[in-house]
Amino acid sequence: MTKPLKRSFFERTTIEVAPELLNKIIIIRSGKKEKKGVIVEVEAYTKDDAACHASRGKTPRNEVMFGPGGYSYVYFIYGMYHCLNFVTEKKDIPGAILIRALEIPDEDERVASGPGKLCKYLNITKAHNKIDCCNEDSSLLVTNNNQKEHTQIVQTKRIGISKAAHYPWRWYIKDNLSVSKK
DNA sequence: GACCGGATCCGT
DNA sequence: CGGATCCGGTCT
Repeated sequence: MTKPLKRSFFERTTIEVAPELLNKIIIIRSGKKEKKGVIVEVEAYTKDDAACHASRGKTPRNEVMFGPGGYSYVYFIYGMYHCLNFVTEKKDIPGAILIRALEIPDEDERVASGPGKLCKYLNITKAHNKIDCCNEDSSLLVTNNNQKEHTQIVQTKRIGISKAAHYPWRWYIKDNLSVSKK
């Protein structure tokens, strides 16, 4: 029995939630199979942020970002990759946290070392968009990590964007080998 | 209906 | 640094 993070965890400011997602555990279920990964790198995207998909208003793609916190936001990019986010803030305030890298137990440390790579490894597609990750019966959850890891967090600029590139809204676990870029 | 750039990744 | 590869957003 796994207890997912509560909606109240996600329904705070995106900048507050993002670093707290580090070291949390993502669980994805497909049939009887279950995969887990430790979040080691994240980026925040907020309203009034030109790099955020929601910055120009609600569209069919980004609609979930305008809903309650704790939902998944999955989109397709560059013709071949998916990216996984968790929605933050209360209803009608858009915001999301891009999961950029996971450490997978018993796997090569580079197997999920990037936003596209981790979705490929976990078989995340648009079918995983708009899942309520605060429901313990959902196929996609985030839980607390009981092994309180002794880790240092680094905060720096976001990667791979042209607009609003100066915001220091990327966080990762220092010296972790699964982080997307050295 | 057409155009274009993108929250990536890998090999050179 | 370029190519793969396709979709969503915007404009016509």
